[in-house]
Amino acid sequence: MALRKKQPLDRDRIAEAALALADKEGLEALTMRRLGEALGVEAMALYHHFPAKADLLDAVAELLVVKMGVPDGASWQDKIRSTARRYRQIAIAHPQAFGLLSARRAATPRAFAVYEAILATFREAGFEGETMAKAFRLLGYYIGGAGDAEVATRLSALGGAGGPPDPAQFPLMAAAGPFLTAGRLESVFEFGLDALIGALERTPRRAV
Amino acid sequence: MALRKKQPLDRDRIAEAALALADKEGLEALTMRRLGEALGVEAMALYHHFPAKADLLDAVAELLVVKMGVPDGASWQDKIRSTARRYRQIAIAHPQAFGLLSARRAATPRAFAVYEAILATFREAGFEGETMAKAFRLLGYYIGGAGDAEVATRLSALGGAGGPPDPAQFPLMAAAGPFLTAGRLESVFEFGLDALIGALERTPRRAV
DNA sequence: ACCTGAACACCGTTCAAGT
DNA sequence: ACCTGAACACCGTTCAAGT
Repeated sequence: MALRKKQPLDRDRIAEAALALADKEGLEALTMRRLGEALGVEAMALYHHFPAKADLLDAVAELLVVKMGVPDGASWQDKIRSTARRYRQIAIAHPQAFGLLSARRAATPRAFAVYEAILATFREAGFEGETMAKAFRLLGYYIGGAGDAEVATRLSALGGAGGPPDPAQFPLMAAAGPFLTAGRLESVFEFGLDALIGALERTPRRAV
Repeated sequence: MALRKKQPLDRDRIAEAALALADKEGLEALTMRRLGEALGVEAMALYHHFPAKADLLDAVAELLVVKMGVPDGASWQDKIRSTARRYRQIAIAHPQAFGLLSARRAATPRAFAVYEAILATFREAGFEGETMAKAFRLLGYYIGGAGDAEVATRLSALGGAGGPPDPAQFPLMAAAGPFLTAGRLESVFEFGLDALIGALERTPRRAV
Protein backbone atom coordinates (compact mmCIF):
# COMPACT_ATOMS: atom_id res chain seq x y z
CA MET A 1 0.00 0.00 0.00
CA ALA A 2 2.46 2.65 1.21
CA LEU A 3 5.26 2.62 -1.34
CA ARG A 4 8.69 3.61 -0.13
CA LYS A 5 11.62 4.13 -2.46
CA LYS A 6 14.44 1.69 -2.74
CA GLN A 7 16.25 2.98 0.37
CA PRO A 8 17.35 -0.31 1.95
CA LEU A 9 15.92 -1.40 5.27
CA ASP A 10 17.78 -1.09 8.53
CA ARG A 11 16.85 -1.82 12.13
CA ASP A 12 16.13 1.80 13.06
CA ARG A 13 13.87 2.43 10.09
CA ILE A 14 11.98 -0.80 10.80
CA ALA A 15 11.59 0.03 14.50
CA GLU A 16 10.31 3.54 13.71
CA ALA A 17 7.79 2.11 11.25
CA ALA A 18 6.72 -0.47 13.83
CA LEU A 19 6.15 2.27 16.40
CA ALA A 20 4.17 4.32 13.89
CA LEU A 21 2.03 1.30 13.02
CA ALA A 22 1.37 0.50 16.69
CA ASP A 23 0.50 4.14 17.36
CA LYS A 24 -1.96 4.28 14.49
CA GLU A 25 -3.55 0.83 14.61
CA GLY A 26 -2.67 -0.68 17.96
CA LEU A 27 -0.23 -3.29 19.13
CA GLU A 28 -2.28 -6.20 17.82
CA ALA A 29 -2.03 -4.74 14.30
CA LEU A 30 1.75 -4.82 14.55
CA THR A 31 2.32 -8.05 12.63
CA MET A 32 5.30 -8.91 10.49
CA ARG A 33 3.11 -9.01 7.40
CA ARG A 34 1.46 -5.65 7.98
CA LEU A 35 4.72 -4.01 8.97
CA GLY A 36 6.33 -5.35 5.79
CA GLU A 37 3.46 -3.91 3.79
CA ALA A 38 3.91 -0.50 5.43
CA LEU A 39 7.58 -0.60 4.43
CA GLY A 40 6.86 -1.80 0.89
CA VAL A 41 8.54 -5.13 1.45
CA GLU A 42 7.62 -8.75 2.06
CA ALA A 43 7.28 -9.75 5.71
CA MET A 44 10.15 -12.17 5.41
CA ALA A 45 12.59 -9.38 4.57
CA LEU A 46 12.31 -8.20 8.18
CA TYR A 47 13.87 -11.42 9.41
CA HIS A 48 17.09 -10.33 7.82
CA HIS A 49 17.31 -7.57 10.40
CA PHE A 50 15.62 -9.15 13.42
CA PRO A 51 15.91 -12.86 14.21
CA ALA A 52 12.38 -12.93 15.65
CA LYS A 53 9.44 -10.66 16.28
CA ALA A 54 10.38 -10.44 19.98
CA ASP A 55 13.64 -8.75 18.98
CA LEU A 56 11.74 -6.24 16.92
CA LEU A 57 9.53 -5.45 19.92
CA ASP A 58 12.66 -5.02 22.04
CA ALA A 59 13.89 -2.49 19.49
CA VAL A 60 10.62 -0.54 19.73
CA ALA A 61 10.94 -0.53 23.53
CA GLU A 62 14.49 0.76 23.20
CA LEU A 63 13.24 3.47 20.86
CA LEU A 64 10.78 4.68 23.50
CA VAL A 65 13.49 4.82 26.15
CA VAL A 66 15.78 6.75 23.82
CA LYS A 67 12.95 9.18 23.01
CA MET A 68 12.71 9.90 26.74
CA GLY A 69 16.17 11.41 26.58
CA VAL A 70 18.48 12.30 29.44
CA PRO A 71 17.79 14.34 32.61
CA ASP A 72 17.71 18.07 32.11
CA GLY A 73 17.67 20.83 34.77
CA ALA A 74 19.70 22.87 37.21
CA SER A 75 19.39 20.86 40.44
CA TRP A 76 19.24 17.08 40.75
CA GLN A 77 15.61 17.48 41.80
CA ASP A 78 14.82 19.31 38.57
CA LYS A 79 16.63 16.68 36.55
CA ILE A 80 14.66 13.87 38.13
CA ARG A 81 11.45 15.81 37.66
CA SER A 82 12.20 16.33 33.96
CA THR A 83 12.96 12.65 33.48
CA ALA A 84 9.75 11.58 35.16
CA ARG A 85 7.68 14.06 33.16
CA ARG A 86 9.26 13.03 29.89
CA TYR A 87 8.51 9.40 30.61
CA ARG A 88 4.90 10.33 31.27
CA GLN A 89 4.82 12.18 27.96
CA ILE A 90 5.98 9.01 26.20
CA ALA A 91 3.00 7.21 27.70
CA ILE A 92 0.67 9.97 26.52
CA ALA A 93 2.21 10.20 23.03
CA HIS A 94 2.42 6.43 22.47
CA PRO A 95 -0.31 4.83 24.57
CA GLN A 96 -0.57 1.73 22.40
CA ALA A 97 3.15 0.95 22.28
CA PHE A 98 3.83 1.96 25.87
CA GLY A 99 2.75 -1.45 27.12
CA LEU A 100 5.90 -2.91 25.60
CA LEU A 101 7.87 -1.21 28.38
CA SER A 102 5.98 -2.84 31.24
CA ALA A 103 6.74 -6.32 29.96
CA ARG A 104 10.27 -5.94 28.66
CA ARG A 105 13.31 -4.06 29.94
CA ALA A 106 15.25 -2.28 27.21
CA ALA A 107 18.74 -3.69 27.77
CA THR A 108 20.91 -2.32 24.98
CA PRO A 109 23.78 0.20 24.98
CA ARG A 110 21.53 3.02 23.80
CA ALA A 111 19.09 2.32 26.65
CA PHE A 112 21.93 1.84 29.11
CA ALA A 113 23.16 5.33 28.25
CA VAL A 114 19.83 6.77 29.38
CA TYR A 115 19.86 4.79 32.63
CA GLU A 116 23.48 5.76 33.26
CA ALA A 117 22.56 9.45 32.96
CA ILE A 118 19.78 9.01 35.52
CA LEU A 119 22.15 7.19 37.87
CA ALA A 120 24.68 10.00 37.35
CA THR A 121 22.03 12.47 38.50
CA PHE A 122 21.57 10.56 41.74
CA ARG A 123 25.33 10.22 42.05
CA GLU A 124 25.75 14.00 41.78
CA ALA A 125 23.12 14.34 44.50
CA GLY A 126 25.37 12.33 46.78
CA PHE A 127 23.74 8.93 46.53
CA GLU A 128 26.03 5.99 46.08
CA GLY A 129 25.99 2.22 46.02
CA GLU A 130 22.87 0.77 47.56
CA THR A 131 21.02 4.05 48.10
CA MET A 132 21.74 5.12 44.53
CA ALA A 133 20.35 1.81 43.28
CA LYS A 134 17.28 2.20 45.49
CA ALA A 135 16.62 5.74 44.32
CA PHE A 136 16.87 4.57 40.71
CA ARG A 137 14.49 1.69 41.29
CA LEU A 138 12.02 3.83 43.17
CA LEU A 139 11.90 6.32 40.33
CA GLY A 140 11.39 3.43 37.91
CA TYR A 141 8.55 1.97 39.99
CA TYR A 142 6.80 5.30 40.14
CA ILE A 143 7.07 6.37 36.53
CA GLY A 144 6.39 2.84 35.30
CA GLY A 145 3.26 2.44 37.39
CA ALA A 146 2.07 5.96 36.63
CA GLY A 147 2.64 5.45 32.90
CA ASP A 148 0.66 2.22 32.84
CA ALA A 149 -2.19 3.83 34.75
CA GLU A 150 -2.14 6.83 32.45
CA VAL A 151 -2.45 4.57 29.42
CA ALA A 152 -5.14 2.39 30.99
CA THR A 153 -7.20 5.45 31.90
CA ARG A 154 -6.92 6.98 28.45
CA LEU A 155 -7.51 3.76 26.54
CA SER A 156 -10.44 2.55 28.64
CA ALA A 157 -12.07 5.97 28.30
CA LEU A 158 -12.86 4.95 24.71
CA GLY A 159 -13.86 1.32 25.26
CA GLY A 160 -14.94 0.76 28.85
CA ALA A 161 -15.41 -2.97 29.41
CA GLY A 162 -17.78 -3.61 32.27
CA GLY A 163 -19.50 -0.34 33.08
CA PRO A 164 -18.84 1.99 36.01
CA PRO A 165 -19.26 0.91 39.65
CA ASP A 166 -22.73 1.13 41.14
CA PRO A 167 -22.62 4.14 43.53
CA ALA A 168 -25.03 2.46 45.95
CA GLN A 169 -22.77 -0.56 46.30
CA PHE A 170 -19.40 1.20 45.99
CA PRO A 171 -19.88 4.74 47.32
CA LEU A 172 -16.18 5.50 47.79
CA MET A 173 -15.34 4.51 44.22
CA ALA A 174 -18.13 6.77 43.05
CA ALA A 175 -16.68 9.58 45.18
CA ALA A 176 -13.14 9.01 43.87
CA GLY A 177 -14.15 8.61 40.21
CA PRO A 178 -14.36 12.29 39.26
CA PHE A 179 -10.76 12.78 40.45
CA LEU A 180 -9.42 9.89 38.41
CA THR A 181 -10.27 10.98 34.89
CA ALA A 182 -7.54 11.60 32.30
CA GLY A 183 -7.74 15.38 32.82
CA ARG A 184 -6.94 15.05 36.53
CA LEU A 185 -3.97 12.75 36.18
CA GLU A 186 -1.36 15.45 35.84
CA SER A 187 -1.99 16.81 39.32
CA VAL A 188 -1.92 13.29 40.76
CA PHE A 189 1.35 12.64 38.99
CA GLU A 190 2.95 15.85 40.29
CA PHE A 191 1.68 15.16 43.78
CA GLY A 192 3.37 11.76 43.77
CA LEU A 193 6.51 13.11 42.16
CA ASP A 194 6.85 15.70 44.93
CA ALA A 195 6.38 12.96 47.51
CA LEU A 196 9.03 10.81 45.87
CA ILE A 197 11.58 13.60 45.64
CA GLY A 198 10.80 14.69 49.19
CA ALA A 199 11.45 11.15 50.43
CA LEU A 200 14.75 11.04 48.55
CA GLU A 201 15.80 14.41 49.97
CA ARG A 202 15.25 13.06 53.47
CA THR A 203 17.18 9.85 52.78
CA PRO A 204 20.73 9.53 54.11
CA ARG A 205 22.93 9.48 51.05
CA ARG A 206 25.17 6.60 52.01
CA ALA A 207 24.01 3.05 52.67
CA VAL A 208 23.27 2.39 56.33
CA MET B 1 -4.71 -34.85 27.54
CA ALA B 2 -5.89 -33.92 31.04
CA LEU B 3 -9.29 -35.54 31.39
CA ARG B 4 -11.75 -33.89 33.73
CA LYS B 5 -15.07 -35.45 34.64
CA LYS B 6 -18.33 -34.22 33.31
CA GLN B 7 -18.62 -31.32 35.76
CA PRO B 8 -19.90 -28.58 33.45
CA LEU B 9 -17.77 -25.56 32.69
CA ASP B 10 -18.31 -22.19 34.30
CA ARG B 11 -16.45 -18.90 34.11
CA ASP B 12 -14.58 -19.32 37.39
CA ARG B 13 -13.35 -22.81 36.59
CA ILE B 14 -12.20 -21.66 33.14
CA ALA B 15 -10.42 -18.60 34.57
CA GLU B 16 -8.64 -20.71 37.21
CA ALA B 17 -7.50 -23.17 34.54
CA ALA B 18 -6.32 -20.28 32.36
CA LEU B 19 -4.27 -18.89 35.25
CA ALA B 20 -2.78 -22.32 35.94
CA LEU B 21 -1.87 -22.72 32.28
CA ALA B 22 -0.26 -19.27 32.11
CA ASP B 23 1.65 -19.98 35.32
CA LYS B 24 2.98 -23.27 34.01
CA GLU B 25 3.63 -22.51 30.35
CA GLY B 26 3.56 -18.75 29.96
CA LEU B 27 1.06 -16.27 28.64
CA GLU B 28 1.76 -17.10 24.99
CA ALA B 29 0.74 -20.71 25.66
CA LEU B 30 -2.64 -19.53 26.89
CA THR B 31 -4.59 -20.16 23.69
CA MET B 32 -8.22 -21.12 23.41
CA ARG B 33 -7.27 -24.48 21.93
CA ARG B 34 -4.75 -25.39 24.62
CA LEU B 35 -6.98 -24.16 27.41
CA GLY B 36 -9.82 -26.27 26.02
CA GLU B 37 -7.51 -29.27 25.96
CA ALA B 38 -6.53 -28.69 29.60
CA LEU B 39 -10.22 -28.66 30.51
CA GLY B 40 -11.04 -31.74 28.42
CA VAL B 41 -13.22 -29.78 26.04
CA GLU B 42 -13.09 -28.36 22.53
CA ALA B 43 -11.81 -24.78 22.28
CA MET B 44 -15.13 -23.59 20.93
CA ALA B 45 -16.94 -24.60 24.12
CA LEU B 46 -15.19 -21.72 25.89
CA TYR B 47 -17.01 -19.22 23.72
CA HIS B 48 -20.20 -20.20 25.42
CA HIS B 49 -18.86 -18.62 28.61
CA PHE B 50 -16.72 -15.78 27.23
CA PRO B 51 -17.65 -13.86 24.09
CA ALA B 52 -13.98 -13.42 23.16
CA LYS B 53 -10.53 -14.25 24.42
CA ALA B 54 -10.10 -10.68 25.73
CA ASP B 55 -12.99 -11.29 28.14
CA LEU B 56 -11.32 -14.44 29.38
CA LEU B 57 -8.12 -12.47 30.03
CA ASP B 58 -10.16 -9.87 31.90
CA ALA B 59 -11.48 -12.67 34.09
CA VAL B 60 -7.95 -13.85 34.85
CA ALA B 61 -6.97 -10.29 35.78
CA GLU B 62 -9.99 -10.10 38.07
CA LEU B 63 -8.96 -13.39 39.65
CA LEU B 64 -5.55 -11.95 40.52
CA VAL B 65 -7.12 -8.87 42.10
CA VAL B 66 -9.49 -11.02 44.14
CA LYS B 67 -6.58 -13.21 45.29
CA MET B 68 -4.94 -10.06 46.64
CA GLY B 69 -7.76 -9.79 49.14
CA VAL B 70 -8.71 -6.86 51.33
CA PRO B 71 -6.54 -4.73 53.66
CA ASP B 72 -5.69 -6.35 56.96
CA GLY B 73 -4.09 -4.75 60.02
CA ALA B 74 -4.59 -2.62 63.12
CA SER B 75 -3.78 0.88 61.85
CA TRP B 76 -4.47 2.29 58.40
CA GLN B 77 -0.72 2.21 57.79
CA ASP B 78 -0.62 -1.52 58.51
CA LYS B 79 -3.59 -2.12 56.27
CA ILE B 80 -1.96 -0.31 53.37
CA ARG B 81 1.28 -2.15 54.00
CA SER B 82 -0.49 -5.51 53.94
CA THR B 83 -2.27 -4.63 50.70
CA ALA B 84 0.94 -3.58 49.01
CA ARG B 85 2.78 -6.67 50.18
CA ARG B 86 0.01 -8.98 49.05
CA TYR B 87 0.03 -7.40 45.63
CA ARG B 88 3.77 -7.97 45.43
CA GLN B 89 3.21 -11.60 46.41
CA ILE B 90 0.78 -11.96 43.51
CA ALA B 91 3.55 -10.79 41.17
CA ILE B 92 5.96 -13.29 42.70
CA ALA B 93 3.47 -16.18 42.66
CA HIS B 94 2.15 -15.49 39.16
CA PRO B 95 4.94 -13.76 37.23
CA GLN B 96 3.70 -14.87 33.82
CA ALA B 97 0.09 -13.83 34.31
CA PHE B 98 0.89 -10.65 36.22
CA GLY B 99 1.44 -8.73 33.00
CA LEU B 100 -2.30 -8.91 32.38
CA LEU B 101 -2.75 -6.38 35.19
CA SER B 102 -0.49 -3.71 33.66
CA ALA B 103 -2.48 -3.66 30.43
CA ARG B 104 -6.03 -4.09 31.68
CA ARG B 105 -7.92 -2.73 34.68
CA ALA B 106 -10.12 -5.30 36.38
CA ALA B 107 -13.46 -3.47 36.36
CA THR B 108 -16.03 -5.92 37.73
CA PRO B 109 -18.01 -5.97 40.99
CA ARG B 110 -15.64 -8.47 42.60
CA ALA B 111 -12.65 -6.26 41.76
CA PHE B 112 -14.56 -3.12 42.79
CA ALA B 113 -15.09 -4.68 46.22
CA VAL B 114 -11.32 -4.90 46.69
CA TYR B 115 -10.78 -1.31 45.56
CA GLU B 116 -13.62 -0.12 47.79
CA ALA B 117 -11.96 -1.75 50.81
CA ILE B 118 -8.71 0.06 50.03
CA LEU B 119 -10.55 3.35 49.66
CA ALA B 120 -12.32 2.65 52.95
CA THR B 121 -8.91 2.30 54.61
CA PHE B 122 -7.91 5.73 53.39
CA ARG B 123 -11.31 7.07 54.38
CA GLU B 124 -10.84 5.79 57.94
CA ALA B 125 -7.45 7.52 57.96
CA GLY B 126 -9.25 10.79 57.36
CA PHE B 127 -8.70 11.18 53.62
CA GLU B 128 -11.67 12.23 51.58
CA GLY B 129 -12.59 13.31 48.08
CA GLU B 130 -9.61 14.38 46.04
CA THR B 131 -6.94 13.42 48.57
CA MET B 132 -8.50 9.99 49.03
CA ALA B 133 -8.47 9.52 45.27
CA LYS B 134 -4.84 10.66 45.08
CA ALA B 135 -3.73 8.33 47.87
CA PHE B 136 -5.45 5.44 46.11
CA ARG B 137 -3.82 6.25 42.79
CA LEU B 138 -0.41 6.71 44.36
CA LEU B 139 -0.60 3.31 46.00
CA GLY B 140 -1.65 1.85 42.66
CA TYR B 141 1.24 3.49 40.83
CA TYR B 142 3.71 2.20 43.34
CA ILE B 143 2.55 -1.40 43.64
CA GLY B 144 1.89 -1.62 39.90
CA GLY B 145 5.33 -0.37 38.95
CA ALA B 146 7.03 -2.42 41.63
CA GLY B 147 5.16 -5.55 40.57
CA ASP B 148 6.13 -5.12 36.93
CA ALA B 149 9.76 -4.55 37.87
CA GLU B 150 9.71 -7.58 40.16
CA VAL B 151 8.43 -9.75 37.33
CA ALA B 152 10.85 -8.32 34.77
CA THR B 153 13.79 -8.92 37.10
CA ARG B 154 12.78 -12.49 37.85
CA LEU B 155 11.88 -13.42 34.30
CA SER B 156 14.95 -11.86 32.68
CA ALA B 157 17.15 -13.61 35.23
CA LEU B 158 16.42 -16.81 33.28
CA GLY B 159 16.57 -15.48 29.72
CA GLY B 160 18.63 -12.28 29.62
CA ALA B 161 18.28 -10.73 26.16
CA GLY B 162 21.24 -8.51 25.37
CA GLY B 163 23.90 -9.18 27.96
CA PRO B 164 24.87 -7.01 30.95
CA PRO B 165 26.18 -3.44 30.59
CA ASP B 166 29.89 -3.02 29.97
CA PRO B 167 31.33 -1.70 33.30
CA ALA B 168 33.90 0.45 31.49
CA GLN B 169 31.21 2.24 29.52
CA PHE B 170 28.46 2.26 32.19
CA PRO B 171 30.23 2.29 35.57
CA LEU B 172 27.21 3.43 37.60
CA MET B 173 25.03 0.66 36.19
CA ALA B 174 27.74 -1.81 37.10
CA ALA B 175 27.83 -0.32 40.61
CA ALA B 176 24.04 -0.49 40.99
CA GLY B 177 23.66 -3.98 39.49
CA PRO B 178 24.44 -6.02 42.62
CA PHE B 179 21.69 -4.18 44.51
CA LEU B 180 19.08 -4.84 41.86
CA THR B 181 18.94 -8.63 41.80
CA ALA B 182 15.77 -10.52 42.74
CA GLY B 183 17.05 -11.24 46.23
CA ARG B 184 17.46 -7.54 47.01
CA LEU B 185 14.07 -6.40 45.80
CA GLU B 186 12.25 -6.88 49.07
CA SER B 187 14.30 -4.25 50.86
CA VAL B 188 13.85 -1.83 47.95
CA PHE B 189 10.12 -2.46 48.06
CA GLU B 190 9.89 -1.85 51.80
CA PHE B 191 12.02 1.28 51.51
CA GLY B 192 9.64 2.71 48.92
CA LEU B 193 6.58 1.60 50.85
CA ASP B 194 7.84 3.44 53.94
CA ALA B 195 8.43 6.53 51.81
CA LEU B 196 4.94 6.33 50.36
CA ILE B 197 3.25 5.92 53.72
CA GLY B 198 5.38 8.66 55.21
CA ALA B 199 4.33 11.03 52.45
CA LEU B 200 0.68 10.16 53.03
CA GLU B 201 1.01 10.71 56.79
CA ARG B 202 2.34 14.20 56.13
CA THR B 203 -0.44 15.02 53.65
CA PRO B 204 -3.33 17.23 54.82
CA ARG B 205 -6.36 14.96 54.86
CA ARG B 206 -8.81 17.29 53.16
CA ALA B 207 -8.41 18.66 49.66
CA VAL B 208 -6.70 22.07 49.58
C1' DA C 1 -28.41 -25.00 27.04
C1' DC C 2 -24.14 -26.66 26.03
C1' DC C 3 -20.75 -28.67 23.13
C1' DT C 4 -18.60 -30.39 18.47
C1' DG C 5 -16.35 -30.19 13.80
C1' DA C 6 -15.27 -28.06 9.82
C1' DA C 7 -14.01 -23.95 7.84
C1' DC C 8 -12.05 -18.96 7.18
C1' DA C 9 -8.85 -15.48 7.51
C1' DC C 10 -5.23 -14.71 9.60
C1' DC C 11 -0.43 -15.42 12.40
C1' DG C 12 5.15 -16.31 13.13
C1' DT C 13 8.58 -18.73 11.10
C1' DT C 14 11.26 -22.23 7.83
C1' DC C 15 13.30 -23.01 3.74
C1' DA C 16 14.83 -23.00 -0.97
C1' DA C 17 15.27 -19.91 -4.51
C1' DG C 18 16.15 -15.67 -6.87
C1' DT C 19 19.25 -11.16 -7.78
C1' DA D 1 23.84 -9.38 1.06
C1' DC D 2 19.24 -8.77 0.72
C1' DC D 3 14.75 -9.98 -0.64
C1' DT D 4 10.84 -13.21 -2.53
C1' DG D 5 7.30 -16.99 -2.61
C1' DA D 6 5.52 -21.02 -1.14
C1' DA D 7 4.72 -23.79 2.61
C1' DC D 8 3.97 -25.42 7.73
C1' DA D 9 2.03 -25.38 12.05
C1' DC D 10 -0.39 -22.77 14.41
C1' DC D 11 -4.01 -18.80 15.95
C1' DG D 12 -9.06 -16.46 17.12
C1' DT D 13 -13.47 -16.76 15.61
C1' DT D 14 -17.88 -18.01 12.53
C1' DC D 15 -21.27 -21.03 11.62
C1' DA D 16 -24.19 -24.99 11.11
C1' DA D 17 -24.99 -29.06 13.33
C1' DG D 18 -25.51 -32.33 17.01
C1' DT D 19 -27.48 -33.70 21.94
